[in-house]
Amino acid sequence: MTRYTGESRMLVAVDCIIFGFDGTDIKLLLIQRGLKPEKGKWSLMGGFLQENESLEQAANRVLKKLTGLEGVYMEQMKAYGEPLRDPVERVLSIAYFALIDIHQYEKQLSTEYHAEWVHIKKLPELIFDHKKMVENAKKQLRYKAALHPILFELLPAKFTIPQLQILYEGIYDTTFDNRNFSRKVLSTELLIKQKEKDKANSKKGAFYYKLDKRKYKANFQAFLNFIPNPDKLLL
Amino acid sequence: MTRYTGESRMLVAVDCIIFGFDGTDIKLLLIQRGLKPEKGKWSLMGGFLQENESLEQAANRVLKKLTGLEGVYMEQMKAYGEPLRDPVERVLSIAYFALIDIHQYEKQLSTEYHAEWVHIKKLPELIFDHKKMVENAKKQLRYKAALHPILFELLPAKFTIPQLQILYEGIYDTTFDNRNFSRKVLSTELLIKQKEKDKANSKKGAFYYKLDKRKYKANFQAFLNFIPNPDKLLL
DNA sequence: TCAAAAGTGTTGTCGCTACACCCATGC
DNA sequence: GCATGGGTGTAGCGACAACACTTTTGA
Repeated sequence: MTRYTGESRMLVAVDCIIFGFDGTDIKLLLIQRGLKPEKGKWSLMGGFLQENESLEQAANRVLKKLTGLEGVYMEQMKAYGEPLRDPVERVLSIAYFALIDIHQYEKQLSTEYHAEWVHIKKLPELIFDHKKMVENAKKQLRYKAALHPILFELLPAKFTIPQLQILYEGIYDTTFDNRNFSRKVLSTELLIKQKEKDKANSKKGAFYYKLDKRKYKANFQAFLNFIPNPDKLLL
Repeated sequence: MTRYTGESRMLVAVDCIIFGFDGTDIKLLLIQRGLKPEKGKWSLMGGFLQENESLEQAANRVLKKLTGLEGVYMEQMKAYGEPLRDPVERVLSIAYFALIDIHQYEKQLSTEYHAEWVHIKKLPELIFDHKKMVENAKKQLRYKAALHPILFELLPAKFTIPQLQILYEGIYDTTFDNRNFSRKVLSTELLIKQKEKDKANSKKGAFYYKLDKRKYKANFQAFLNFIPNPDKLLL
C-alpha cells in the first residue's frame, strides 16, 4: 500500500503573527503580498509547507526568510480551515505567533517583501482571514502573558522595570500602579539587577535588569499572576 | 489564475481525543483502526478532511459518526505535522478534544469501530503519534480546567458536589478538602441547588445541582481558580 | 447508637491593592 | 531647590487552607 485512496489533498501554509515592541508601542510585522491574487495588499508573512519539513520548521523558515532571525520565541496558535478562506484554491493555514526583540530587527527590513512594523492599534486591512488570526493572536498573547513570563521575549537583554511596565500596559491597554508593578515583578525572582542605570527617561534613572534564564525556563509554566484582576482585563 | 503552482498538496485529517467520566474514572474513547496499515491497533477516532467542509465540521462529523452525539463540547487543540507521522503518506492532523457525558453514550458503542472506553491511566499502545496527542490533551485539559468551569461538560445535567469533586480529583490525580471544595464551587454561583438528594453514596445524601447555563456562558472566560496551588499541580 | 459522608463555622496566614512617603538626579 | 520619575514602607482588606464541629440518615 502506497497511498490512501479517494481522499482530497490540499495545500498547507504557515502564517506568522510577529509581535515587536519598540519601547513605546506594540507592533506587528506585516508584508505586502507578492503573489497574486491580492498582490500588493497587506498580509501576514507566510509560506507553504514543504514536502519534507515539519510545521515548526516551516514556521521558522518563514520567519527567518523575512527577518534573518533564528531561535525566536514561537508558538503554534491555531489551524484555519474554512474551505474558501483563500479564493484561489483550498489552503489550510497553521498560524504561529512570534515574539521578537524589535531592536534586533528594525532597520534591515527586507525590501523584498516590503515589510513594515505597524502599530497594533492602527492595522490596515488584511487579506483573507488574517485579521481574525491577528485578533486571536492578541487574545492568546494577553491570556498567556497574564500567567507566564512571556513578554520578556519582546525586550532586549537588558531592560528596566518601567520599560517592562510600559510593555504590559500596552498589551492590556490599561495602566498599573508602578510601585506595585515593580514589586510584583521582582517578587518572581526572575530578574537579576545590573549595576548600570538607564537615564534616558528620568533624572534618577532606572536600574537595568537581566532575565535569569535558568529560573525563567524552570518557572515558565508556573502561574505567576502578573496582572491584577485578570478576569476583567481578558474580556 | 486557478491554482498555486509548484507546491505540494497533502492529506489533512482530524483526530478526536474524547474524554468521558463514569462517576469514578476518567476514560478515553478509543477505536480499533479499520484501515491498513496498523489495522486492528488502538487509535483515536479520526477522519480525513473533506473538500467542502471546515475543520470544525470535520471534527463534529467524526465525533457524530462514532457516538451519534451532536452539540458536544469540542475544542481545537493542536496541529501535528511531522512529515513521517503516518508511514503511508504525508498526513497533517488537526487534533480536537471533546468532553462528553458518558451516560449519553455508554452502551451503544458502535460495533463498526470496535470502540471502547479505556481508563485514562491504563491506555494501550496507540498508533502513529496518538500517544503524544493524548498527553497534550490531558495537559491542556488540566490547564484549562484550573481556570475555567469546563469539567461540567463531563457530568450529567444533575450532579452532586461530591461527584464533581471526584472528577476534579481524577483530573489532577490528587485529593482536595471536601469542605473547602464545595464552598469554592458554590462561591462561583454557577450552580442551582435542586430539591432532591442523591443517596447512593451516603446515608445523609448529597443535594443535586444543575448548572446555571446563563451564568456558565457569561463567566466562562473568567479566571475561576478552582484548584489550590495550580502551579504545583500543572507539572 | 454508631458509623460515615455532607456540609457549616472559625481562625490564622498570606498576598494583594492603595497610597503616603522617601530617593536620586538634572536643571 | 524643585520638578520628575524611580522606588520602598505600610496598613487594611479579602481570599483561602486547615481543621473542629454539626447534621442527617441507614443499619
